[in-house]
Amino acid sequence: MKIIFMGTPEIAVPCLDALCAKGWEVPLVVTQPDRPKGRGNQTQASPVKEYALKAGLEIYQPEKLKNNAEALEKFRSIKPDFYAVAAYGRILPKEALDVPSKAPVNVHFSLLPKYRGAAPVNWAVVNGEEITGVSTMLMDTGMDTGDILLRKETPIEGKNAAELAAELAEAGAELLIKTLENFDIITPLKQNEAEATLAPIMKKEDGLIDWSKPAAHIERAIRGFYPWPAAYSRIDGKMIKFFAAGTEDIAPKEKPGTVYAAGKDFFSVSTGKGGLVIKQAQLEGRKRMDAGSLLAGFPIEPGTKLG
RNA sequence: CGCGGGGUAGAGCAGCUUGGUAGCUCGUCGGGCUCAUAACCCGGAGGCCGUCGGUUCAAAUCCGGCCCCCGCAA
Repeated sequence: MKIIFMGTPEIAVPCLDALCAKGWEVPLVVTQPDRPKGRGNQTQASPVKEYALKAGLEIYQPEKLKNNAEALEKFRSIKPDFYAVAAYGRILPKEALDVPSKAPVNVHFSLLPKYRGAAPVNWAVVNGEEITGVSTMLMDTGMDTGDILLRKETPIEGKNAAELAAELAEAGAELLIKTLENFDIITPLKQNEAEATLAPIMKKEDGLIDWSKPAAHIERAIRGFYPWPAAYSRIDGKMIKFFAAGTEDIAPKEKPGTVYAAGKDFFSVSTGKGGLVIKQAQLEGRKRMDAGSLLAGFPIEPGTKLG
């Protein structure tokens, strides 16, 4: 079996790893070009590229695939049975999709047709879904619109996006293998357009907390936007990000966004409905820490306003 | 060379401008109070002040190199 793999972020790595572990031939790994990132604008290789380098796989990082004759020729010359695509971050043009002799297969980290798009894991948590999962599908030229092959559910419970992503990455890898192994006997299922929803790429400002929202909603944002962009607010003119919190079913008198209680190892903020008990946070310029540690060096008095 | 903040006791911070005695909250250990306690009171232990070098009689503090952490921007 000959497979061209396409993927970029961390969540895609277990899929590639599973293909290799299976002993299938992966003559080419396609991933997004190294981009300047982070402090100092150093260019950084994608996690998939890092893995491919270690595994000694051939790497290809085209800027674009549309109208890219070189890329098309490269794919055709390999004569792959499948593409295995996981969070590659690019739509493939029709002529590229036609290359594999069997099919271009995509692993998507939601239960399609829900949460099509770039950030399915995050939005599933933010929106308070109880169950999400992974799907494999035949790729078409739309964004996650192809016919579904297999799906597997995963409960969200209290997990944050990073924990859930790690689980789904493994589940996705398993499902990918199962899909390719049983490809000939799986019946593709059209997606129900009426049930389709979008999970658009997150922006920094998505994490800005609106304290007039219910505490439960904010708590989900803290988990769903973990670790980026993170649910954040301002305190005393400084950026503060929240990474873990609980909710309290009370009705504080204070206006939403006001600290109404501060103990030795927690502080609580009033919201539009109920209270938010902060357990882990990070103040601008400082490390992420539990609320107790934060309070030791940055006392927060009841009455302090956030936002 | 994108902009900026920071590395001081187990944790989190102050002190640095104006060099000269190591400070605060929490934790920890011992004692006390209490029916009792995560509460309160008293006492103690615990620091090569990130690292290397320079200036100085004297450096956590001033100067330079390096390592690491974080916010913004991308």
